[in-house]
Amino acid sequence: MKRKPSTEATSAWIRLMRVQSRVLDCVEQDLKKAGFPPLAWYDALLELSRAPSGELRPVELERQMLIPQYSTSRLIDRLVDEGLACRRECKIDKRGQFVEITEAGRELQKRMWGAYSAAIEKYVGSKLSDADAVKLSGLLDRLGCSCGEMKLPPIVHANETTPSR
Amino acid sequence: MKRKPSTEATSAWIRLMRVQSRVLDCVEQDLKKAGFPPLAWYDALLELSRAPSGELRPVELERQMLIPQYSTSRLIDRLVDEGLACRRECKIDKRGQFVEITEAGRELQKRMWGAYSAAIEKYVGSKLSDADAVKLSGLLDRLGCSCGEMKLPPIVHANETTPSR
DNA sequence: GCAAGATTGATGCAGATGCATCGAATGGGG
DNA sequence: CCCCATTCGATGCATCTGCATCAATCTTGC
Repeated sequence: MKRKPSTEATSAWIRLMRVQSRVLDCVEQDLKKAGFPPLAWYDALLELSRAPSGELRPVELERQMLIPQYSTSRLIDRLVDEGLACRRECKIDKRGQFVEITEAGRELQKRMWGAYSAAIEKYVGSKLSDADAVKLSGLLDRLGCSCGEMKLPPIVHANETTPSR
Repeated sequence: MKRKPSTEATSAWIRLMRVQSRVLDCVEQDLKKAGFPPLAWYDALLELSRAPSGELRPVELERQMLIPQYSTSRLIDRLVDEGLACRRECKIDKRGQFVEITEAGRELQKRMWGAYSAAIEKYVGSKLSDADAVKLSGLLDRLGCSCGEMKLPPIVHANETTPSR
């Protein structure tokens, strides 16, 4: 039952780790150079903007983003500090609250998407044919599911192309 | 010249990010539960153990591991504190030094490989056929090269199978 | 209706990271 | 030979993360 990892699996693992950290670095760097906040902010803003009335419970945001609870809590603090979101009381559960994206938040999200999508194109799109991108997605999906209980949110993560304006 | 990213590229990007962070989390968690230090320590110990006489210049370690200089510096501090490595003077360049792995370091590296390889098998090997692992590696490689100047070190990163003992 | 347990979100603290900068040493012109 | 640009490695500081824990509230079982 206890197999040793194939060299192929090990090599795939190593590449997965190295390539994503490298590519992520490049993308974050581009965004930062363009004067934008970290990608996590974008992710949060996007989730909020896609929510029914632009608001989510922190606990939902947390589950969407797959980050720890305290991390969500502090991310929200920062968004609120910057006026990108605001806290709203939650009448049906007084432990909780809602976080609502502001107009400034929506705007920033859209502006970031411009730089973000350009970076994705630069570091991913231009290196892979559509067909290969699909293959890659498929292979990755198989890894993703069920490390414990994985919940890949619906799929779309980015706006449709060119959302600003 | 300025294309918008294909949905395929975007979707591949999202999966790459989410899957690796998820899988990495799982692996790190397993290691931590087994009482081992973070993976970065393993990487450093492995690089050192594979070096000619078990020693490297910090700057080489830094380039192998693709982490920032100050990060290397502090990682070495911790390894030295734990007796896993020691600093040696560098006679040919007095700015620098050598870092040499100790016997304890080599041992830890081998013990970690046991847990590490098991985790890789659990989270990667068991989900992917060898053939698919090869395909995945190939696709990832295409992404890796030349975000700036990528240097994927030679390939092997892990010991040959079952190195401990 | 109530006590026990679970869930939500915040926070104090220790340790880690990013950034800028520093001092020391090297190496290359002129 | 000397100066200057560059490389090597360390570190002060602000920020960020992980962990444990807290108080408040909700839910469940009785």
